[in-house]
Amino acid sequence: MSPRPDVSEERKSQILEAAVAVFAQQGFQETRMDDIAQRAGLSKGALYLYYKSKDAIIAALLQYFFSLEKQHLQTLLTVPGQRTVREQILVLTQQLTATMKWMVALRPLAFEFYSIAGRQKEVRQFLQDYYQDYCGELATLIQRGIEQGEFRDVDPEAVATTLVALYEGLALLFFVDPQAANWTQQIETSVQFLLAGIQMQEGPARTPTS
Amino acid sequence: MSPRPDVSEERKSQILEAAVAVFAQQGFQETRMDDIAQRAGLSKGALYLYYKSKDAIIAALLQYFFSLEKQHLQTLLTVPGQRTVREQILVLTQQLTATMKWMVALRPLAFEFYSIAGRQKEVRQFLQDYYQDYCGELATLIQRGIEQGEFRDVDPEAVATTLVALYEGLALLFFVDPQAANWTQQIETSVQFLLAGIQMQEGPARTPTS
Amino acid sequence: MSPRPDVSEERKSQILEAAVAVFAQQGFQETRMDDIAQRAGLSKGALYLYYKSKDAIIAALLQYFFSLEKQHLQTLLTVPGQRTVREQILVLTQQLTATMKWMVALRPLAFEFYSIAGRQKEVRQFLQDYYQDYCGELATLIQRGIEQGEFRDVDPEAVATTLVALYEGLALLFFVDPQAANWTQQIETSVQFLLAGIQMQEGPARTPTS
Amino acid sequence: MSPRPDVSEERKSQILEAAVAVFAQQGFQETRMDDIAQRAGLSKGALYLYYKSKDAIIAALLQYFFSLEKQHLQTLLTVPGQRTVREQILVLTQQLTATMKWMVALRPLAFEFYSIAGRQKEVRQFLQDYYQDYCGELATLIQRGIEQGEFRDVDPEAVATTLVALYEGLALLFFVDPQAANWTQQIETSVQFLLAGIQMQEGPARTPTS
DNA sequence: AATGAATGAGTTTTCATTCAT
DNA sequence: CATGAATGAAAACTCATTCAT
Repeated sequence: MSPRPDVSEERKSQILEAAVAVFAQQGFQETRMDDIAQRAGLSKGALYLYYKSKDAIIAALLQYFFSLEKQHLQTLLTVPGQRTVREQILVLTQQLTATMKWMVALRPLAFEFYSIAGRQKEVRQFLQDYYQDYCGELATLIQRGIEQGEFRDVDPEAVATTLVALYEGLALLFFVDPQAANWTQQIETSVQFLLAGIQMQEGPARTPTS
Repeated sequence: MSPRPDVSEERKSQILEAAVAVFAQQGFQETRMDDIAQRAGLSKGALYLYYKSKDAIIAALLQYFFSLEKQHLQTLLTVPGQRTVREQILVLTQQLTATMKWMVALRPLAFEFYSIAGRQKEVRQFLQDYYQDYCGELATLIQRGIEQGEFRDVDPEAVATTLVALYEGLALLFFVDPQAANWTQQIETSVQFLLAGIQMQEGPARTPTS
Repeated sequence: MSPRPDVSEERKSQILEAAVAVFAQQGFQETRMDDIAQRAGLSKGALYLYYKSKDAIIAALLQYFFSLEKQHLQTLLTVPGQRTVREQILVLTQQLTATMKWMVALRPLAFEFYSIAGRQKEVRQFLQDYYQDYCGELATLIQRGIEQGEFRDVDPEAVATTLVALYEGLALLFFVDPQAANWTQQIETSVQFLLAGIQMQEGPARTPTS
Repeated sequence: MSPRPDVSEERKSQILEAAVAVFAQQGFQETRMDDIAQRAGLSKGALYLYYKSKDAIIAALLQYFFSLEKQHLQTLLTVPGQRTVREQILVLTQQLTATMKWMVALRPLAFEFYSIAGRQKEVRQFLQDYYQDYCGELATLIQRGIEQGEFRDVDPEAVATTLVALYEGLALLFFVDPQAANWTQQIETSVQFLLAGIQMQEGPARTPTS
């Protein structure tokens, strides 16, 4: 009995990676099953051996896509540090900025998912979970900042939500007009405005950039 | 007696309004020309009398949609007021929050536009102009706040961009999970964090530019 | 009572002339009622006041077209002449050659008629009558040639048919490849071959042009 | 075991044959893709696997149609024979007459091609090549006749063109009015007139144009 | 008589999905 | 497992014809 490793998972990845590529380029609607098959180096029939339908591929992609992001985020967040929370957030921001630029080609995909979310409960649920996680992680961080006396006694959840919104909003603006500003600078400045808004007032004043 | 007034503009509006309705409900992809026609109370053929194709309707809708928003913003901003800029921004925020909830059904449409923007230069250009305008208007307001001594000597453009990003990001999160929070509260809180981050310190007075 | 001359006939001609123009250029199939209306300087509705349908226009055109040709032919044939029949035929040939070149743009129209004739009895009947007339006229001429001792004792009908076939076939070849030959020369030569084939052998030799 | 032989060529023929059948019956315009598909025993989709469009089918048909005729002609001409050229031409004529009657249902197709030729350069080019070939083959035959002393010293090309024109013209007249005459007889007679016009005189030689 | 806005049946074409091999 | 030929439902778009004005 040759071990014959399950080729199934490999094929699925193969298909998803091809799908990401063509979907990002042409959109869900304009992408043909043929396109995916060709890109994956498989026959059209083979696609159906691993995914029930085009929609199933899109659904799987949703998971793949956001689990990638989630994974990425966790990597970023676990950056340990004896640093202050403020510094951690600024480092996180820089990393996200880099990621954002890196993944700009995949943004249209994200928008298509959001768009679909408006009509498909499951997709919406998925995104809800994703953002809940995202905010939760950040809230924990913020909470630590409060406990360490860096931040005022604010609602950590509210701050986390604000931060996530800021990230997403900036990513949107960046996507729409990559040339409009020095985005690396802009994003850092935006986050510093927010940090300045929640930092502890008393004691020695700290200007955002000093 | 009957100069037979030009019905062309009327029909175009009629069609666009029908299109908004069905697109918002079913998405671009799932909407049939017949659906729009029926909703508009016209025949399919009549649609083609006024718009060359389905894409042309989408394109026209883009303009209609965002010009509404732009108009809306200007109305909000021109509401004069002896109030402080801070107060104006909070009022604006409240109004936008109301609008956001009101237009939640149209969000998927917006995402489809963003998605298309990734592939069509003209659409992207349109959005670029829109956001540039949007930020410009807000920057003027911020500038006034700085001049009036309400805000620190910050870059008005950077703040405006931050504010717009915040709005868009919050709108996204709200759209994804309308139940997740008390959004009216959350949005106001988020904006207040930002305002707190740019307001003149209550310590030693600093004149903005002198 | 103003005499108000019947504008009806004028309109019909106006329409037919417009139809000839656009049909010849684009073919029946590719021609829109709008095209005809525009060319005629009338509204689309007006077309239907004078012709019941597009097919009715085509039918009327058939008559117009071939009656023009028939009229033309008769003009040519009545060229009186104390000349020999042989000379008359050569003159006729020259005139037809000129006409052929002149009407080359209308040939596609003729082919469409032939094509339709394969499926519509009425059209076929019309063409049958046309060619019967055509051959009949020529047969009379040939008959005279026989009586005058120019031609052998051939069947005038058979010769006439041959001559008409020759004309039509040459017109076809000319249409297909106007550059292929010196058609003026070719057509005359072809007719002379035929004339040589039927001329009186016996008796006092007559050289064609002496 | 099953090398799965390429069915592509087979399908293409299958489709073309079906197309000939329905086109001949209903014309290009009146024929639906469904009609062809049904006749071919295939689905409508299958048609598009092998031909890009209806026009592509028509174009392919053009080639098929005329290449058949060309092949046919060559078969006829290569029938050797110790016979005289005159006899060969008469035999050819008889065979063409048979073919003409046989293919009467396809004539409307030919006219549609001619009609299209007026508007499409490629189609016109195709017909030009076809007739050039056709005339060329015949010219060779005529030339042999001259060399063998059967015919006067005429221009073989001019005679060939005349003969082809005669064939085409007679085919047209036959198509228009199959009942008008005893066409078998008529065609032979017509060709004999022509042959009489070019054959070596049994008396003092006379050139047509001297 | 004239207009041109409106109609909607009809046609080509596309493409996700199936299944015999 | 894999293929790719075949399917056929579905949708955009066209345009001859009508009719209220």
